[in-house]
Amino acid sequence: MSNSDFLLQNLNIAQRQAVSAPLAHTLVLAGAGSGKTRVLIQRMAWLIHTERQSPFQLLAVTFTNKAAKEMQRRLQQVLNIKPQALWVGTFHGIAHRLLRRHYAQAHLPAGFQILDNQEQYNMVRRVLKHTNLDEKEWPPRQVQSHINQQKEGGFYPEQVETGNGYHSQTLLKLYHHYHSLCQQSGLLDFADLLLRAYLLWRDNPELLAQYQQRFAHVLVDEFQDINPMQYRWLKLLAQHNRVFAVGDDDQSIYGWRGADLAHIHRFQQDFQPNQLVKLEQNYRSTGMILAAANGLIAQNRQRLGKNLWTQAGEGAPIYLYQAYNDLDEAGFIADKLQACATQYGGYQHCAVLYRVNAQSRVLEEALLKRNIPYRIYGGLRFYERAEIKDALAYLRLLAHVDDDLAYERVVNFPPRGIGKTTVETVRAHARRHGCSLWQATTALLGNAGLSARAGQALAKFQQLIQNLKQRDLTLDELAQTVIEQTGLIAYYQKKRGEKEEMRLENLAELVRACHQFSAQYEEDLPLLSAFLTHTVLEAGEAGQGTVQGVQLMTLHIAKGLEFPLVFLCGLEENLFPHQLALAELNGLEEERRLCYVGITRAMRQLYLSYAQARCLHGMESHSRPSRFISEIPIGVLEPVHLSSAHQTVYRNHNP
DNA sequence: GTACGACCACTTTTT
DNA sequence: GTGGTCGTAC
Repeated sequence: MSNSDFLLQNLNIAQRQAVSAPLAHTLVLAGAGSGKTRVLIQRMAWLIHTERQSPFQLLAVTFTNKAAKEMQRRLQQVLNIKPQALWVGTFHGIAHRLLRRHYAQAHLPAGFQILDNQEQYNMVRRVLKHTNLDEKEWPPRQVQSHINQQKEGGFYPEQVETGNGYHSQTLLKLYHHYHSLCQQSGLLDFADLLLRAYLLWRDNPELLAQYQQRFAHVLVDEFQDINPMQYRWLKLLAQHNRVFAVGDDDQSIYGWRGADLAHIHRFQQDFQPNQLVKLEQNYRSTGMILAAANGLIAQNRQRLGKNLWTQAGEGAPIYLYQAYNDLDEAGFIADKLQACATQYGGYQHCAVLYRVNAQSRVLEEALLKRNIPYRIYGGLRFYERAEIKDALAYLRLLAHVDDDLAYERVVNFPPRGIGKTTVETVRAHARRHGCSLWQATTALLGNAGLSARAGQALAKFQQLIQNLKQRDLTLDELAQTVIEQTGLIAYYQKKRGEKEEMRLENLAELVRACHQFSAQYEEDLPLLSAFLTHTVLEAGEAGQGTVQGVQLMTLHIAKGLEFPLVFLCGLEENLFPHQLALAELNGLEEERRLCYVGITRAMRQLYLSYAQARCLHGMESHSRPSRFISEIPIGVLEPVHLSSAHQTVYRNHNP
């Protein structure tokens, strides 16, 4: 058997066509459960083994770290190459790698750090305070998303074309201010990573040529999620090389954060792909489930057109439960789970999916009452916890003292007698002289512009940071020293509550994480800087790791996963489709795709449910069944009728 | 510096 | 119903 045959074995015709496509731009439309990742991996193997391309010539881009890791794992399995040898990563991860390598050409300080969402938000609020604007009138979230939109469109403040209106002028002023603060502190937000990496190439043609030559093949996963800047970056890189793009227009559910379906269409125009391959054979779900999914998604107008089919049987119908209220719905789901989870391989193979996180509470209570183990996804992740952020802020200050955000966070935490007035004096000085808070501190301490007590406290803080900076320690020793010397540990020990115990435990975990990180670290970037980047760019999953139970999550989180038994609940107008989404352009179609994603998660059995009444925002509200229910073909859905005795139980529960 | 009560707003979330 | 922010009182 030749090399090529081996690689095409066990693939269907469409999959083979994709894997063995000629060396040219290729677009693969891969339906849910159609073996998308497999095709990507096999394609890379094909390029290396059959087309004799060097692994170094491949660049594989994903959107999430999870997808990138999975790809690396499977590549290692199939190709038996060290994962480090391959450029596989997220758009942001790769952009970051480029910027670190060529920081000077990108006009960045060597030790630049990255802001996560939360910190970007804090930065925006700081800017609003500086400019004396009211948060009510200028909601930080909106300002933040405006800034991100500008960056995604490729505009730094200097390039923004603004109207004469007060509103747009103010937004521009805020953006300017935000941008200069970030520059001063050596901070990049997520959108910056992409924009800077793009500008780096655009403005340095020799460098671009080098990378264009190197990456003869670029493979992109989840192409439907690409945002404008990512697309431009890709287009710049791929002028002469080949792009193998894989995606599913029907699973585009991130429009609200800049992803634009139009890029799939633009790809067809700009790149003129040699082949358009559709993977429509589904290996995951029953015929009934696919019929529901196909019927629903057929209602969308903006489609490239795809129809999933399966060789598996029809399977059971999809059951629809009309609940009296949200408690009834949760009770029904919990009862069903208790009765038949074993049939589907146990609780951990069952999932309950919902539109908004708020729906999880009632479900959680119902499961708790029956002692059914469960795991809720979403919520605070490890590196986002307050105590971890505090410790990291100290570390960031050690890496780069001019980091104003880090300074503000810890200057008086734990409390050390540096009050609002003192900090305000420092801020005012910094603003006046256009310097960082740290520099302002040094200046103020030199010229005695502070009260004796304030000066002492501030000097002590400066001493603390300087002492820590001078230590020559390993990363985990440094972390340990920081949480001890800064008083973080003492602060929580003093309180002695259950929460504080947890926080102390988390801080200890941080030290362990530092240890682990240094052990596997191989690159040339300074260790501390690399670790700090890691905490932002590859922040791990939310805790509660070991629980093996029913999986509760939003539809967005469920994308890419599959479960034998799925409950999709809260199918009510204004909840799903969500009221706020309906107000947006193309909002309904995106909601419908979200529903499509939900349905196609189910392998063997799917339950849909809705409640006639539910508590939302603390108020009981009545609602009509979602339009999506009526868009599912007749003959696929079967209503669930419970004995009246059973229903009474829930009715009496919530008068 | 902290503790408590009033007030408000409120999709989705990865990088 | 919850969680975050702000002002006030100790």
